[in-house]
Amino acid sequence: MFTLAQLTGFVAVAEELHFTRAAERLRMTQPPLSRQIQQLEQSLGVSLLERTNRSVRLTPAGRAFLSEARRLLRQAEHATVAVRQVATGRGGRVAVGFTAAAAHAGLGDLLGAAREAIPDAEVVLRELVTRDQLEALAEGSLDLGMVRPTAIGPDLRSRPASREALLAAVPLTHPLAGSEAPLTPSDFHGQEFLMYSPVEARYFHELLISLFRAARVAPVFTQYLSQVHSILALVDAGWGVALVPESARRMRFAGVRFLPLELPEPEPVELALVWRAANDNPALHVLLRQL
Amino acid sequence: MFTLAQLTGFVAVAEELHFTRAAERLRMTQPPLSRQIQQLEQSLGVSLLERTNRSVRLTPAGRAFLSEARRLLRQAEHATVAVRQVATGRGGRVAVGFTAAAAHAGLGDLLGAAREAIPDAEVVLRELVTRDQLEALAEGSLDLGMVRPTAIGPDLRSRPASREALLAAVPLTHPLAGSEAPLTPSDFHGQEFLMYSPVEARYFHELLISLFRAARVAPVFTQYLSQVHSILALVDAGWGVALVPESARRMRFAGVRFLPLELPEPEPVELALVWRAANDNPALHVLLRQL
DNA sequence: TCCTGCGATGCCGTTCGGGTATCGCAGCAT
DNA sequence: ATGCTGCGATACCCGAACGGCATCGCAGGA
Repeated sequence: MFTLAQLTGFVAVAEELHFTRAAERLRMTQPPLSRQIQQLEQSLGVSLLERTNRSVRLTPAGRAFLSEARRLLRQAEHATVAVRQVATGRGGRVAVGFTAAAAHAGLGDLLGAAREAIPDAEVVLRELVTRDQLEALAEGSLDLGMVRPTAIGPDLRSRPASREALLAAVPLTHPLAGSEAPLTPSDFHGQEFLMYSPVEARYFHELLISLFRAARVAPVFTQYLSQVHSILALVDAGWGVALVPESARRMRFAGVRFLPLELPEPEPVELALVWRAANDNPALHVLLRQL
Repeated sequence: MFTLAQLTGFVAVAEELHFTRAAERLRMTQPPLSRQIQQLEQSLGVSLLERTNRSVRLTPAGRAFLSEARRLLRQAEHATVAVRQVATGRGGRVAVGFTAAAAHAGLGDLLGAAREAIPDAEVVLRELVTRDQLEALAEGSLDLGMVRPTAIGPDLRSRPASREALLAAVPLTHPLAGSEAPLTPSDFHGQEFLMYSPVEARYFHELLISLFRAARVAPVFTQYLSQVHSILALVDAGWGVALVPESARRMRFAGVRFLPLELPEPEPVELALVWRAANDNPALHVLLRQL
């Protein structure tokens, strides 16, 4: 097999059509360059240059090989640049997981930060529930997760990503819909309430439970649902009232009115970033530093 | 700059994730392989492998570089194969010129032969008049020309490519059109005859002139045209009779009858291959040997 | 605590790559 | 014809590099 040094030698000679000048360009003397070319030709089993001692010309094979050689050198160049980008985190790939809810809240910011911090890197997105994200993080198939705060293993690290407020979602036909002042938890006492599933939406379930308990309020839970949009669909259909994260406002339902809610903690809905402590992906750390 | 040998070393280690086994695969011992990788990493300024003395793992940069390295090696492989094909004439490129007339007669055979003899080569076709072909051949931008026999310079070589008969083309309404027996030149004496241009179709012009002179026959030349298809169009319109190469039979004109012609030389229309004697394109010579 | 497996390191002989000097050849001037 | 000149090839030399052997150092398992 030939070497890349032989290729650069060949390209130089092919461009200069003059061994001595080509050698100067390569900052070496002519004899070793001659031998480089001879060795290249020998390793290919093909004559690339036709030299009389007055002139140097490319053979057809040489012409064909010239473009191959240039391509190889360009690619070698590219490989070193690319690998340095990956090593410094400017390039490479970051696999980001997000929950369906995060798609509305923090994901946009995250992607914006990624474009800023690691513009040459590839960001691979995967929608996964929190549990699957934690699993994927542990096994290394995910670099960064966006999840609701939850207990995490010792080899994972996390950081708050964003907070947002809760809004009341009430049917337009509902008496509360006309309210001018912000609602309070006690407004929901005895109301038919669309609740989050304690299994699939544990975070919201527990958040609302503790919220109502603190306010000594007891709505009537008529349904248990896991997705915000299904809850809103039911509100729209007049099945009850609900509390949803502020980002749900973007979903437009004709029969739903969003009302502010007064709480001791104005932004109780948290979203966290999680990653594996031992993750050595440089792009991940550059991204985390940006966030 | 790294070397290709370092790349093969890296790929082997990355695949085995085990220096000693990788070294065996490369038929060398482990220490030089370790050093190869170290040098590669140093020349990239990037750590590619994370080794404890119990295990070897790829860093993210290493993972990125692995595919680059594989691609480079594959391409180097491809370059050697390709250049050998060019050198043996199986690959490469042959620029073939042809006259409009040759497109009907010999070009099909030529392309068939090329597919047979140099299947991996690229055949570039250019339609040019004979004079331009000779010029392009001399300056090296054409490898092979298909032209009517003509005087050629000393640095060109030629060889007959094909011969074909002349046919009489007469309007269906013409008295000769009913003839059962083959025509002879004397049938054209005094006839209104569509002649080839002495400038743009010199070959045919001179061929017919000498043919009529030998038969002591004098048609009446009503028009001078350069292209066979224009001549046939005029025959179709009843403007006169003509002599055309047999390959023109493929052009269908409703009002034209083709009749065989009896001549001392049954196939007087020649087509020649021309190339530059000094042309060193191997594919050209493989092709010429096939023809 | 010892053993073992494995990558790194030290050292050595050979090879190889680059340098200098020189050759050989063709075109050119005289 | 003859010598000059320019240029690629060749001969030879030296230092760096490469591969091999022996050995070290370290971590995990017995």
